[in-house]
Amino acid sequence: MVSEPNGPRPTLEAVAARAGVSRATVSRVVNGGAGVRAAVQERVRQAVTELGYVPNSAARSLVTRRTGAVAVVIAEPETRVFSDPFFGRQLRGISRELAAADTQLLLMFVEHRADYDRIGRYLSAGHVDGALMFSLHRDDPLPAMAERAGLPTVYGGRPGWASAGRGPRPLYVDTDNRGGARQAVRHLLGRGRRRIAVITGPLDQTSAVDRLDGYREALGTAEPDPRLIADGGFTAAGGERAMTELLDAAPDLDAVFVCSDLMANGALRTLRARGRRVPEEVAVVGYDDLEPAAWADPPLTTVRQDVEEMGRLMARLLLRLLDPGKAAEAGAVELAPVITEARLVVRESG
Amino acid sequence: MVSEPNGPRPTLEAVAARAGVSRATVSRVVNGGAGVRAAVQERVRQAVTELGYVPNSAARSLVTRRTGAVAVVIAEPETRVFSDPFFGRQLRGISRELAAADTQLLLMFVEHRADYDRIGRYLSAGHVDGALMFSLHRDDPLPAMAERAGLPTVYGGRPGWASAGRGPRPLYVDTDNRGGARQAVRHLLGRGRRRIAVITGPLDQTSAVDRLDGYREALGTAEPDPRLIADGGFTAAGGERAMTELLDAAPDLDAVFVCSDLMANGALRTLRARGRRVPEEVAVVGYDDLEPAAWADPPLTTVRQDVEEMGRLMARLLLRLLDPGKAAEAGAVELAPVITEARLVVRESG
DNA sequence: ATCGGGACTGAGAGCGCTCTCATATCGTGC
DNA sequence: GCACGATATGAGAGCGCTCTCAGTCCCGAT
Repeated sequence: MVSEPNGPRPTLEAVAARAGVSRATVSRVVNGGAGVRAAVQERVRQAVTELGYVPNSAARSLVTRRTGAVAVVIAEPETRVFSDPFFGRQLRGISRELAAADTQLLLMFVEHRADYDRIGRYLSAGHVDGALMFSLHRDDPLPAMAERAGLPTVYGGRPGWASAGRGPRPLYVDTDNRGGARQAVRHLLGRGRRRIAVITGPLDQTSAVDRLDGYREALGTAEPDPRLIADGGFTAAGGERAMTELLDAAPDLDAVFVCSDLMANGALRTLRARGRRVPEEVAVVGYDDLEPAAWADPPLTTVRQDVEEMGRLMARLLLRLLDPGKAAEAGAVELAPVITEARLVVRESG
Repeated sequence: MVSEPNGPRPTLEAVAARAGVSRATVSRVVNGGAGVRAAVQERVRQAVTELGYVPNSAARSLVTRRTGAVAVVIAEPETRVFSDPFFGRQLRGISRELAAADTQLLLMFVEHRADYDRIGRYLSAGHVDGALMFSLHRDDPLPAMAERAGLPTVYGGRPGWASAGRGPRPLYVDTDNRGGARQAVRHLLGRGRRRIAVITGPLDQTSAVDRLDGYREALGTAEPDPRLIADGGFTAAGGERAMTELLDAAPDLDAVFVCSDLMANGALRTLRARGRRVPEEVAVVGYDDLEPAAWADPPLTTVRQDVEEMGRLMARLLLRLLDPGKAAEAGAVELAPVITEARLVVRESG
């Protein structure tokens, strides 16, 4: 069942024999055909299709030292990866861009401490040409591993050390989290809300911290009322819980800026359970503008970020890093961190 | 930036030299050490760690003809893949099982017709040892491609031709869709509902057809009132639309069996918009018991299937197919399709 | 006719590993 | 003390490809 139905796969040698040329020439044609007479190219191509020749990637990468594959590492607790469409969307963007460049996508989830070992080893083993890593938490050992292995890496979301000045300057794609949060809170202020709470993500991630900073900036105070701040951990259940805490600690709140749509859904559920009308009594603004925003009841005012495009940009950045030769090509990205725009989308919740 | 920081990676040769043995012996030790004296093994292992030796997978798979990687092919429109946690969950199960077997997971999405070519070529090129394919629609060309290439493949969801008698007998993992649907509808009947509608998935997928069949069986009629049947396409928006159609065509319905939780959420939204109280006026039962069931308002009565376990089983089946040697091992699955159990979970919606 | 040089093409040396087969080494039983 | 099988180890031949380097060929210039 595992055996080939048509005998062994044809090799370069076979194609060469059939086309009446040398292996080297076939190789040249297969790889673009530079410097081979058109007539000969034609003959070789003919032989290739007749024989159904497909290059053996193992042999090829043995000599080229390139695998044509990159790893996508997701080091996020299950709860978030699969309930929040965020990752899926980003993955889709990455997948599209990589497919266009004929590059394979190796997906790896990090769950346990033991996985770090396995994945670290894998990344160092030269199985992949580069890596894409997602929303790492503080002190994640993966970046150091990649660094040590000399593996070209692009991060999704600004890594914690990027601004700290220490360590190498990483390449990453992020949205303007701070700006987005500012827009959200200013909007609430503009609607006359005065007791605006915030449900944050886990504060060991820069995106969560940045959004909280944006909230602070919009309020114009570095030290907002701590009763108005709760951590929702970027999950729906967390949002629900955080909203409960907030209502208990600050019953007079008249708005809440929730740092992800998923958490906002949780918050809405709590508000409904507590009988607070949205937006009349409590205005709610989310963040992401993915499916959960559309499902929300009432439809969620939220901050849109083009998640798929972010994935695309990550992939493009990495591909560029892997093949500096393409630098001059049209549409080539610059080798620098990318910050994409965030834009408030006003709907009915706030 | 792409270069190794520590010079070239050490090879078997280097380890052999350091340990004072031959390449062959090192190879043996690295691959388990069968037939090598303990003392020598120790010496080799020592050299391996000292040098930080990692086998070159390209070289290895050049001779073994195995890549240690399998492809996971998802041929589903974006709308479903990323809004429904179903795939993510299954992927997680697959990923876990593969990681345990040190096998890599190559993720590929099929979106356009052109992708079929690319992926077909890829699968035939021997880059992967096997493939896992998801919920194919009728007439999908991928299975034939895999078959032609002699690529071991396991399907998620019973393929359409599996029961048709033609074609090879495929290996797949599916739940008891028909049984699950029967339980759901019987439950509604038991609660005194008499005008039970159904919102189906796309009927070119066996899972959708099977659930519809279960509905028919429970009702005890092969030809239910067509006004009570609508296709929701397995998406939230589709569920919303289908519910609208149903209410228009059969305003007297008193229950609806919705073939996925995601669609059920859509249906609930429509019901709320139309002012129908759930479950008092219309009872709603979903299918899947994933996140959307928990988010639903009111909490959804639904049919639970262990999606992650299904993913795990798929992976296990494929691994087994790839390595018949392991047949006798403990916990080894039998090489046959697996049907997992579906069980009704009663909550508040119906 | 001869030559320099550009354009093509082929020979051959590996890439790093596995695996077969031959060789070496070591007890045993007689 | 010797033959013998069993057990360990090494030598070497590839796996299929790329890439360098050395031709070969053909052209116009001399």
